[in-house]
Amino acid sequence: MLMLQETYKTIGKVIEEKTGVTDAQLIDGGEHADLATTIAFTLAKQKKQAPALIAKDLAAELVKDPALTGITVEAKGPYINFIFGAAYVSEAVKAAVKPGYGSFPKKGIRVVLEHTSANPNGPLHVGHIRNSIIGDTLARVFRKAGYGLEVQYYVNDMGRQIAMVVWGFENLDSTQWEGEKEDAHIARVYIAANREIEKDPTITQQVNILMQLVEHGDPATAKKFRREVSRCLDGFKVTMKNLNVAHDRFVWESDFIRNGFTDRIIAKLKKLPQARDEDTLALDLSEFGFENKYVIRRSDGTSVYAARDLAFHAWKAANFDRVIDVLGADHKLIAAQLQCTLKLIGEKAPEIVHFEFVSLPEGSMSTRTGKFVSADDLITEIRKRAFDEVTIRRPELDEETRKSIAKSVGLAAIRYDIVKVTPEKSTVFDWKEALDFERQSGPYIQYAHARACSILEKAGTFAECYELETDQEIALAKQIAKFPSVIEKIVAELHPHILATYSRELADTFNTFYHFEQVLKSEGKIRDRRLTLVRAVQNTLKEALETLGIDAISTM
RNA sequence: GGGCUUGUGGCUUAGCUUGGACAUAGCGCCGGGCUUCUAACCCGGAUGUCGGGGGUUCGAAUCCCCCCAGGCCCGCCA
Repeated sequence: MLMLQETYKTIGKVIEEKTGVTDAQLIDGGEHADLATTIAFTLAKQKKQAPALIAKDLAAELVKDPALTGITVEAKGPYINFIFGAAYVSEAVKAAVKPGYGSFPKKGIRVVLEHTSANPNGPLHVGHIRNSIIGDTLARVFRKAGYGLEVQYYVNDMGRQIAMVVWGFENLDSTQWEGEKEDAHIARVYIAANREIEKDPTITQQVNILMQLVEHGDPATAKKFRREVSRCLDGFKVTMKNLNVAHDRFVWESDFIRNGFTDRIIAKLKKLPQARDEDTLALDLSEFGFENKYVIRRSDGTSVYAARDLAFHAWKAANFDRVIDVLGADHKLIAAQLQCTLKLIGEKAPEIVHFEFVSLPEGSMSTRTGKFVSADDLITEIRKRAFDEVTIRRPELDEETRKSIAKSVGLAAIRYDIVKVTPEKSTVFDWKEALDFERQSGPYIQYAHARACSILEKAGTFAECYELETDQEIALAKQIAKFPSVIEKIVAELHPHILATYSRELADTFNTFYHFEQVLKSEGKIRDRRLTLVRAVQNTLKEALETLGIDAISTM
């Protein structure tokens, strides 16, 4: 299954045996080799010999080692290169043609992953869906890696924003327009309420009263809050379904007041030496480098967001082996305070994936002022653009088929475009780039997959053959072999963009192979082994695309 | 003011955690390739002080220090 890692370990072990150095200093050999070691530089100092000479001698030793049979070992200057042989390549192809390639056995580890969790005061915009897509891709990777996973959406249903929405519904003209989506309707009322409050700041008092009523569990007010939040979430669910993003459970913030978890955690926090129980209850975390007090309970006795969040995370920590949150970079400070506090009370702290902001060319997005590009608008536009493109390329297909392809292509373009960038980079949303289906795009990878499908369909039955010969064949097989280690790396580093890069490189390698090697027109064993390789790459691309949440369509 | 983070060809971007062989790719630009398995493709070319300056090292885009620029955060909001 994990040949790459096994080979890596074997080489490392043999080098240690021969040199006594524990770190074999293995690096990616790039175009020179599959792996290489730079250990000669280190040994040069000890032995007071030239690195190249040491490399030559050590390589001569390594060649003789039976553990490295089938691996070509050669010194090139100070480097020792390792090139994997036929056995490695054929094993890789054999593994990759099997359904579910890249999946790991069930680990029995329970993980809870929270993502999106946007405030329900307006539609998801292109910033929110960066969270959704990073989160959903991670979820798919974790499932593939064999973890038991529950994906949660934390519903902030007690916030000031929601109180503003409820106030707007009670005091402003708020009839839903014909055909208006629920979340867009909520946003319209929210934006209007904000305008009113700017004109008349005394409205703040009325909003405060609503918030207090909810905190104290007033049934009528709670019902109003719940109704609007639910409607907004219904809108979110439509958007997320269009993005192929799913949650297993929606967890409501207010439940942590009702079930007493928040009171319980406050009682626990009170006993900490860092607690300052004056008119407010706050923690002094200055010994951990946090300057400001971490307020848990207001002077009027009500809880703040932080308290509910602590209760929520303590609950997750108690029920899962690993807790992961996907959060915007604006949450970095409060998330660090949360982690610190959970450790103080002996609970496991969440691992957090922070992603930087998405802004518009004219500045940052804001639901409050209505300055945002909604995910729904993006989806509509991209499907239109994809439909036009499909119609140009495949005019012979009926409209239903073209629509279906356009839907998949649009989804691929959006998801890939967002996931391909490392989370720690802030980005500017650009319509032109979002609507581009060329290289370094989701559709490009889908196209490579469809191409492989087309060849396989025309080929009919063939006998699988795993002995590859040409440089192009071997390069492709070696790229295919890396897939499982990519899954493992993402689980370790929580960086889903690695999968985007890998998938694109695999598609590149396949396209190059495609243009230099005939498949269907070759004959006999050559045809069999190339078809086997095409099946392997098709299956790997399919698994990679599906892990990216993109449809692996067979024609486009 | 303090903290976090980013800065790689005209634009976008990988590599940085674990330092090594000519820095990854795309867009755009120049030149080629469809009677041949899907041209949403492929091949070749030009374009780089890896923000700037110091340091560590045989070796730095990668590690350390300082500086500059952008983003984010610093509430009895969520």
